[in-house]
Amino acid sequence: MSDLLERLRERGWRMTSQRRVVAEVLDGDHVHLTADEVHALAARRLPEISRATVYNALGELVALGEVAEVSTDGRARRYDPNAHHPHHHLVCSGCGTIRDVHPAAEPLDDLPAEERFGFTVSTAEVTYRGLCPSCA
Amino acid sequence: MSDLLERLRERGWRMTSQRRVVAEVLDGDHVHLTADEVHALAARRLPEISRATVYNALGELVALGEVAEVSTDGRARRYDPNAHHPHHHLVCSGCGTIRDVHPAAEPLDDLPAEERFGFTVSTAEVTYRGLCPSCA
DNA sequence: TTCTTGACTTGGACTCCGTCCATCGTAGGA
DNA sequence: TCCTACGATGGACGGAGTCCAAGTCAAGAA
Repeated sequence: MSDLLERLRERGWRMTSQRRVVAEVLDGDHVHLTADEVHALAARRLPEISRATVYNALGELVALGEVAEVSTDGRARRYDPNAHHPHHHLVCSGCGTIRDVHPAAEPLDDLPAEERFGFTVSTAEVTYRGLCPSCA
Repeated sequence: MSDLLERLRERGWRMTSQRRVVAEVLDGDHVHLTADEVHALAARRLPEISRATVYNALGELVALGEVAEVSTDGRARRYDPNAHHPHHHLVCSGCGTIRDVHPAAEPLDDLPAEERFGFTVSTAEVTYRGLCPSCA
């Protein structure tokens, strides 16, 4: 899945060292990082990178559809590089851990027309909440 | 539905003028208010009420299960007095309007055991996103 | 009714998350 | 190689929420 950089370049995303590092951090196996965590990891390779730049890059990756924004708790938003594989989230109410899950059904199908109030409904995100084994 | 106050009293919730006003604001037909909006409405009847008190009261109502916390956008949390009627939310990506919806299926049933990672899963919230008629 | 006390309220300081902006730097085309 | 428009910087700023010490009061006891 390390062709993220390639895809971005093909799409005309001007490649700077800062943007490259941010994309590489997200493209690793880390999951659901906050902007601050991305900044910390990016700064290990590029110590002068600024917070504003990280926020800019993240916002653009979200706009490009390469990264999904997740806000499960009203605190810091988290960034999910798994945007090309539709999935939902299971959140531990104790420690905040997030896991990706793949339910059997597509919830969009369960919203009858008379419940749509004329909206053009395009996505449905499900957040499952509970306690993880260590918090239970 | 105006027996919220009664229920709270029965459950031993110490009733102060501030708490009463907060509960009354939520018990009205207003929906999905932010803490600041609750504070503004409460202040119309009790001008001296402080923000900290509103936050405290909201937090307790949530803990008591009388009000649900909703965070659909990573901005301000919203408070939903309709906690006794299970439902989900339809959010307009344009203007942020929120509507309550009642899908046909229960998403919790769609999460197979092997996707639960040992979690004790207790709730599932669905957020449908799209454009409302005026924003489309 | 009055007293008492522990729980509640207050407001200001503080933290955290995110945005804005003027200035500087540089990627990539000519 | 040179130009220039686009990106990066960092510090100021704003909104949302929390914390705390001091003052106030609801409600049970007498």
